[in-house]
Amino acid sequence: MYSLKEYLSNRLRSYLGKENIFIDVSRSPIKGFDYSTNLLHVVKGLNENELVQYLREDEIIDNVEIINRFVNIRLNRKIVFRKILDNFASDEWRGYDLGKGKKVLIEFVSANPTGPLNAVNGRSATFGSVLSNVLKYFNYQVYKEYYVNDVGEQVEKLVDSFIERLKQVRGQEYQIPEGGYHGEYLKDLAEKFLNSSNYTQEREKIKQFLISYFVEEHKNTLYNFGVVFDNWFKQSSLTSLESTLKYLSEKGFLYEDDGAIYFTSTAFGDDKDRVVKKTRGRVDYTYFAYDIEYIKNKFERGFDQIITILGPDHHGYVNRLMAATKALGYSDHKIIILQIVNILEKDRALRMSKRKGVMVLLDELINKVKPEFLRYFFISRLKDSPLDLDLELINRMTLDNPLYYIFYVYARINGIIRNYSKTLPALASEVDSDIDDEEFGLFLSAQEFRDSVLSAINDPYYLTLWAHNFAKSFHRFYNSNKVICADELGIEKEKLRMIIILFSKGVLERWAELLNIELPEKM
RNA sequence: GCGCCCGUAGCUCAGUAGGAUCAGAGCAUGGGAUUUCUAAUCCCAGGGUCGCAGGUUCGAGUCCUGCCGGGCGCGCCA
Repeated sequence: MYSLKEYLSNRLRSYLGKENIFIDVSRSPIKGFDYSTNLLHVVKGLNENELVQYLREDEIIDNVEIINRFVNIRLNRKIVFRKILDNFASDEWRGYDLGKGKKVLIEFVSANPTGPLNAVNGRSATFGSVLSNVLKYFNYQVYKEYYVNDVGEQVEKLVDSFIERLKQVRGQEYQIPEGGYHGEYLKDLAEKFLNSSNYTQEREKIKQFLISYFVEEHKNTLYNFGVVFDNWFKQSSLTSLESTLKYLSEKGFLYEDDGAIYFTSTAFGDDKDRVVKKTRGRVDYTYFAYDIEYIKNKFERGFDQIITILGPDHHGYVNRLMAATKALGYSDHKIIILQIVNILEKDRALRMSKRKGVMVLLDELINKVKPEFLRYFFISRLKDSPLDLDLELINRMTLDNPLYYIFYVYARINGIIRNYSKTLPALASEVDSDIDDEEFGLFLSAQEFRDSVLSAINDPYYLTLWAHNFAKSFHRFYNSNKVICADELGIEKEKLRMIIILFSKGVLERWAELLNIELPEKM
């Protein structure tokens, strides 16, 4: 049994004899019932009595009643309790095999090595790493990759700008080129470079220095942020670009116009054909040409599915990437667009631009706020919603943070355990006590963690939503019920509550693992 | 002009394939709760014609069309 919702919708699916129909099962608003489904609204012409009879035959179901054409289900608390806990205790919760070992390459962040990472990169880093953990939970083999754009016009402009900065620190006339990188960080770096043993005037060597410098910096920043990649893939290591283009040409997907070579992405739903080979500039091929090759490279490395996470400024890129994927004969490419992160300073939006040097660095934020708070914050919005990052609020975040609400649950649980003088009961042990509404409510809420992991495949946001709801259930329960209550309510009641507490602890720990967050035993 | 995203309470946002307490949460404001496992908590109260107008449906915050407002993109840059 994966979760109660999943179990019930599977039962209904098999009743209908349809595998792929979506059946909504959610908490019932009717007192005395736990879950309900809108099945009768969705599927016409069902025999109600037969359906009710069918459900009642299930041992985990105690009662079924149709109210307002909603099928309300009351669970058998003891049996459900037993099943879920046995499942959890035997670690079968690891065994929901959606992925079946499928190999997935997930690419995210992939910021250009032309400057430090900024606050906005944090959203993508968090989203990608948590999604990776979620996919691993479902037995996908996940490989996290960071694409380093070390080829192209932008890198050349970086070198141009840096060379001007070198002139500046040597006291010569200088002029940052138009469209170049104006950030002060290049001046600081130029000074360091000038005084180092690596110093050279050779353009190619300067370029290599800059790229490796920024790649290292990105790695360090992300490491401090709590995000680690399996591989850093350099664009310059894509060597069979020409043969890939030849392949596309043979398929009839390329044509020449005005000296440039175009890819027929409109044949695959894009609104424009895209240039792959240029007639001007210092680089022969466009970034997009390398992208085509990169997609091919990913699949040729044996991945069954690739996932690409892009920022909002790349949404126009989705069609052409999918076009390339199809033209190459592949299809399992999921492209996820995250919405913008607005940096607010005194109610004013800061416009970030790496080239102009206006930035809020991820490093600066990490210095002010613990990385796990930041990461929680970055996925506490749906991916399609813009995220406002208020710099004044961020200073308060240490004291006034939703994560504390969840931490406090864990601290309270551990407090109970410390105060519990008996041997802790095993989750699988028999309990001879009725389970009342509040106890069962907390239990259900904890158990719904698994539904949130399932939803997190679409958006890790649902993990933070669950945690908040669960924490609320917990604090409410804690406030009106004592767990250590043998003297007042008897030893069996205490044991029951203790088991729910231990289950909650275990579930919370799994949650924290997915988010790479460390829970405090004391606060 | 075209494309994508957004428009829900004073503020920040949920509402994940249309459903019955879906009109919600947090923050902020006001009032209550600790001889009790940590009050970083809990409970109660005010406050919104879900941007506007049509449409589909037994039923629309949710789907469709148009309009208004905001963001982002539209390069032989990435």
